[in-house]
Amino acid sequence: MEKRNRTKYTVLGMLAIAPFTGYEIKKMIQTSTNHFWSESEGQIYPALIQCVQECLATCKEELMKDTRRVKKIYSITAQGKKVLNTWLKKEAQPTLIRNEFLLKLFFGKNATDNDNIHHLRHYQKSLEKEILTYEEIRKKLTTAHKNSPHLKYWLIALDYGFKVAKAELLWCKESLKLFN
Amino acid sequence: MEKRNRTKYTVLGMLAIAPFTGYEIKKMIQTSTNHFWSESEGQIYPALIQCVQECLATCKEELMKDTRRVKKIYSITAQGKKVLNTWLKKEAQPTLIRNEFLLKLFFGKNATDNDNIHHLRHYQKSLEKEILTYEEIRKKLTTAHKNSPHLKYWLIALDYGFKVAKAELLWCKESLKLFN
DNA sequence: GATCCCATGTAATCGGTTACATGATTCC
DNA sequence: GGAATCATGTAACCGATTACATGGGATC
Repeated sequence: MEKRNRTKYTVLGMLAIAPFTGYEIKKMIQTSTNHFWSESEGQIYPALIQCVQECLATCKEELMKDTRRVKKIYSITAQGKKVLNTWLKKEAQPTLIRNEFLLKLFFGKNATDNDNIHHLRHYQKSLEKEILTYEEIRKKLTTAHKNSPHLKYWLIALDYGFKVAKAELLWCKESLKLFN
Repeated sequence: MEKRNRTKYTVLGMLAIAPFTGYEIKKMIQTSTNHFWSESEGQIYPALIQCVQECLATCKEELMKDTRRVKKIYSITAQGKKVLNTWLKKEAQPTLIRNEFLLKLFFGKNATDNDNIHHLRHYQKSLEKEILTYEEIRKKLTTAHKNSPHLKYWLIALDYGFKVAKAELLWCKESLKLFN
């Protein structure tokens, strides 16, 4: 069985955009891919070290003049780009979702409908927030990265989240009607 | 930090419908909750044993007359129902998704558009299959469990998958247009 | 003075998948 | 004879989260 250390590719993909520190990569993931892909610090920093060991990235320590602190800025190598590209070509693994909220609804007969309604309303609220976030991110991206060749792909991925959340929201509202 | 051994609750939820063997629970998960919740044998069997140890379920070995083989049929206890109900009342943990396909699209600038189109088409096909599966399951459920008090909740959860897949499909088609 | 943000990491733990093992039955 | 399904489990491994540790700077 083939291993799938996806964190490595996530990190390489980010470094293919521009050189970054581990902290910056973490922030980027949180604000741009979080709705379909997340990583924690406990994975990102080791993955960066691993990339350097495998010559997929280089690390340059830089002294910040203003703060007198050292940042580790990672850059992708030609070898790293090759590895990333090879991975990108391969068929994606099927998505495994674990939606605890839906599981609880599925077992809803064992709860009270008050509980079920409460869960639905809560989910609905989080969806409404999510949709607003997508709209904000879209605005920010289209202005801040107007000429970036990556923008097209980022917007497609963003739109996925947006459209799915909209569909979920509609489903939520219709499901709530069934409890009246 | 609170632990979340969700397999235990999944198993209890299934046993709250009717007594089952581990194998049957596995099958049920595969055919009914798989689009939002999956479990593997390696989790189900230990979880069943754990439930018996914690007095949340009982196990009855039954000899099948025809096959002369022993089945372990598990039933939920009153205590088990209580534990399940308590869990059902609690707020659900937010869903963490890891969609490798979207991650690859997000990094699409580093691949060729041929690769991106190929991934999109592949995803589209799997969505179309998925949608057909939902329609089949709906038919089976509504006839086989016509009078079950669980049916309402099952259909709500099923409809979630159906509506989300439909939205994903639309997004797929629109995204493909961007590559022409 | 406290809190938040920048910044980098490690260690413990656990959740979950995969692979392996076994064996009987049924269907082709 | 071989493949698929029923049926139950174990062990190894690893992927991932969480918590912990550290410390400077900025902001309120």
